[in-house]
Amino acid sequence: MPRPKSSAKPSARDRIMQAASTLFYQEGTQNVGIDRIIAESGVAKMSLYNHFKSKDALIAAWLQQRDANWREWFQETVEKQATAPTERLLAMFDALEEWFSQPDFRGCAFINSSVELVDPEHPGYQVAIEHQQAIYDYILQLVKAAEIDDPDAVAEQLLLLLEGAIVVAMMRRNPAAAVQAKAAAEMLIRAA
Amino acid sequence: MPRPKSSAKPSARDRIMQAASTLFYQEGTQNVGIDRIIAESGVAKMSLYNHFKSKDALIAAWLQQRDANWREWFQETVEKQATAPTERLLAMFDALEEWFSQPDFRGCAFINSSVELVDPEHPGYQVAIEHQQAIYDYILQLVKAAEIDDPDAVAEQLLLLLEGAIVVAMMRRNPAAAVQAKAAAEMLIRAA
DNA sequence: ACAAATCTATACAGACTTGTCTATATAGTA
DNA sequence: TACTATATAGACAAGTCTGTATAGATTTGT
Repeated sequence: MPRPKSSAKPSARDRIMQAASTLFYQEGTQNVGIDRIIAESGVAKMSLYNHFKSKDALIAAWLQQRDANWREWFQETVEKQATAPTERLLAMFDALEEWFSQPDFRGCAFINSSVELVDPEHPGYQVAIEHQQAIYDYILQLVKAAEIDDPDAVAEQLLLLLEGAIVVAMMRRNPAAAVQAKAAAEMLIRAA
Repeated sequence: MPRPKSSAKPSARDRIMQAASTLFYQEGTQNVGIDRIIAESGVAKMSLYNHFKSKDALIAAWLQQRDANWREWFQETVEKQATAPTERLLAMFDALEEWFSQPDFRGCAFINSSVELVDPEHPGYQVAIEHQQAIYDYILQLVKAAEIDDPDAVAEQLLLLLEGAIVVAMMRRNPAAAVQAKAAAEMLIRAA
């Protein structure tokens, strides 16, 4: 009789991803070595290299998973708070504030990775670019639904406020940037 | 008869700072080793450790110098382009675009360093925070001179646009973000 | 010209890095 | 029960990193 999956020990791959996720986000991909990850996940080194062909591949896999998780969380948080497109655009910044307030918040993993992984050819770098593009696409979709003039320009401007708020909140370790970003967004949306 | 200073070989310290400056900015402090810096500057390793007590101290010295240089360049560029405070606020984003267009642009050294130097106690981290604060102070000064209502809020919002533009321009390797940041800033200033 | 400070070159310690290799153990399946 | 896939433990290679030690050369100020 097999143990039910709910109480089963997570697979080695899952434990690796779990450990890599917190360590990479918290301390940066370049400041965390393979040894830290296998120690934290309680996995043998060969298990890691059986599941991921290199550290760079693990970084890319982590970013891919985080991209999916983060965007799902973001969109759900926005969409459960408001239904009208204009309200949803503003709700984005409430979601940001909620994110910034988490004690382990350390900025955007994709901005951070694009800083650390200097090489644009790094597979993780590509994921970071696509992540930003996906956020832009989501904003653009909401802006169009709100029937705002010059949607591309407004979507870009809202993206700048969003990214700026992330950076400022990270450096100051203070979530208040989201409030001013929201105020600015409100102005821009009303004016348009 | 001493050689005129203009043709004199720069001091070891200057050559170290010069090499560290380009390497740290271009590839990140954590991706550049001491050996690269001494090779590039043509200096002996002991000379480096005579002038700087550690790599971390060199990083801090680099950031301090860059902070001074960058802010001087930024303010001069803004102030030679316009005299009225409102115009100067907008000229900030023209300066940004000029900066983003440089072929070796790789984002803000202070954002990048605050990502790489995880530890807030790192001397370089403090410099990064103070740099951002100094930019905020400069914006605030212009906003107040322009007699805009609620100057703290508006200055903060402009800071968010500025930082957001830097991040987006860096990741996309495209200076166009400055144009939209300027358009958004114009809206915010007019509305206030 | 002499003495003090600075710079160079190189070797080295000790720790850390990623990735490989080997050998053993533990599952699930036919 | 036997086979197969996966996991474990740990040693190891080959290279990197920062920082120190040593000894000789070169500038510099007086």
